Amino acid sequence: MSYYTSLVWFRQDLRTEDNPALQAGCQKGRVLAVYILDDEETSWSMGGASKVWLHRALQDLDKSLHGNLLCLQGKAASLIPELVRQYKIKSVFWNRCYEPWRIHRDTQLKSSLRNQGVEVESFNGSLLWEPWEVLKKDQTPYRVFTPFYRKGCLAAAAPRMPLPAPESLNLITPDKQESVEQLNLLPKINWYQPMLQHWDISEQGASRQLEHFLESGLQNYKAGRDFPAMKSVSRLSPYLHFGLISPHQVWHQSQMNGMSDQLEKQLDHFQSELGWREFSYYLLYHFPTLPEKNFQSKFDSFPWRKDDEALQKWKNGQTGYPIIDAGMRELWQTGYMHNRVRMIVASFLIKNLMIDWREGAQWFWDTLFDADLANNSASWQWVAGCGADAAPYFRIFNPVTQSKKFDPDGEYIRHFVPELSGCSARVLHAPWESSEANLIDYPQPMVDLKSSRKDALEAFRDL
DNA sequence: TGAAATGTTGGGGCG
DNA sequence: ACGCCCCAACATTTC
Repeated sequence: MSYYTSLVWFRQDLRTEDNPALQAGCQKGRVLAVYILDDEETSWSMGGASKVWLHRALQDLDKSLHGNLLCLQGKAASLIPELVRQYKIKSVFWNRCYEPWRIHRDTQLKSSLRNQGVEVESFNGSLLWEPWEVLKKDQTPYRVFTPFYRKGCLAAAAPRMPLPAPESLNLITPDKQESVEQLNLLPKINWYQPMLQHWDISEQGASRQLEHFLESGLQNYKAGRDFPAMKSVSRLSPYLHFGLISPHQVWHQSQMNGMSDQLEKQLDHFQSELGWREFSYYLLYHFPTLPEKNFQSKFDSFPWRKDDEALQKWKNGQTGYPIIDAGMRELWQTGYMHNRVRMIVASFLIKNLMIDWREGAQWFWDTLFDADLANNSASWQWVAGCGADAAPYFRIFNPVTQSKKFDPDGEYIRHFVPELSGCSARVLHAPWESSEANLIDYPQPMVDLKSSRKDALEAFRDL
C-alpha cells in the first residue's frame, strides 16, 4: 500500500493515454484527479459551444477514472493549495498550457507550491515542439511559417513517441461528491442536442476519428481538403483542443510503414497542418497580445466599419451569398466549419463588410467546438493580413468564384441552405442572377462584391 | 491557402 | 494564298 499521493491537474489534456502528467502521478502512487473550471474571470472564458464539449469530455474522462474525477469551480491558485493540505499531497503534476493568462497563473502557482515544499512538475502534453526551443540563429522567434516549420521544427528532434495509458490507476475517491454536473456547463436552453449528433465526444471517439481519417481521408487529403462536401479533412480540431487526443498520437499514428510516395505526400501535407497549429501556439507564446492586437501595428489605424446589422446577417447566415451562408449555418448547427469555408467567410467579413477581424474571432470563439485561442487568433489575423506571414491585403476571396471552384455541384450549399436545394448548379452559386430563383425565400446579396472589394483595396492600400 | 486587369498567342472566318 | 480581325485561351502583372 502506497501512501504517496499526487495531484494530477487535468486541463486541456482530457485523456488517459499519452498523458505525461497522469503517467507521472501513477508512477508515484495514489492520484487525486482534478479538473478546475477557472476561466470565468478571464477575458477569454469559454464560449457556449466549448462548454458543451467540455461537459461531455469531462463525463468521459470521469468514466475512465472510475468516477473519481474531482470537478471544482473557482480559482486554481487557491483551490490547489487547499487540496494539497486536505489530501496531504506530496506532488502536483500537470501538462502545460500556453494561453498567456494560464502561463501567468501556472508560474505563480508552481513557485508558491514549491515554497511550501511540494514537488511540482509540468510536462509537454499538447505541442510537438516547445515554443521556446524553436528559435532562429539570432535567438529571436520565427515570423514566417515555412522556415519555422522546416528549419525550426522538422530539422530539430522528432516529436516524442506517445505514452501508453497508465498500467494501473490507483485513484483517490474524493471526499465530497463534486461531479461534472455541478460545473453547470450546459446552457438552460437545450440548443446543443442536435449539434451533439455529429460528434462522439470521448477519448475513444477521438481515436476512432483519427482511424477513420487515416483510412478514408488521407489518401486524397491534399486536393480533397479544399472541398467542403468531401470527407477529406480530419475533423480532429476539437479533440486536439481539449486534448482528447494529443498531437503526438496523431503525428505518429499517421506515419505508417511502407507508404507509397503518393501517400507520403498526402501525409506531409497533413502533418504540415499540425505544423500550422504549432505555429499558432508558437506565435501566441512569443506574442501574447495576439488575440487582442494586430500583430502588424500599422493595421491599428484601419477604418473598420461598425455595422451591427451587417454583422448580424453574417452571423445568422443571411448574407445572400450561398457559400457564406452555408458555412455560417454549418457552424451554428454543428459547432464546426470546414477550413476552406472558414477562410471564405472570414475574408467576406473583413474585406467585403470591412468589419474588424476581432468581431469574427469573437463569434467563432462562442460557437466553435474547437475554439482555441491560439488557432483562432492566429488564423483571423492571417486572413485579415495583419498577422505573421499573413495573406496579403489584396487577397480577397470572391465567394461566388470560390463556391463554383470548391463546391461545384453545390452539394455543401444544398445541405446547409435548404431553400436552395432545388436549384440547379447553374444558379445555385449566384441565385440573384437567375429569374428561376426569384420566388425562393432567400435573401438578396447584402453587398455588391465588386464595389466592396474596391473600397477595401483602397482602404488597405492607405495603410 | 486569389481575383481582376492587362498582355500575348494562335486558330478560324472572311474579304 | 494572304493579311486582317476577332476572340478564346492562356500567361503575366497588378492590386
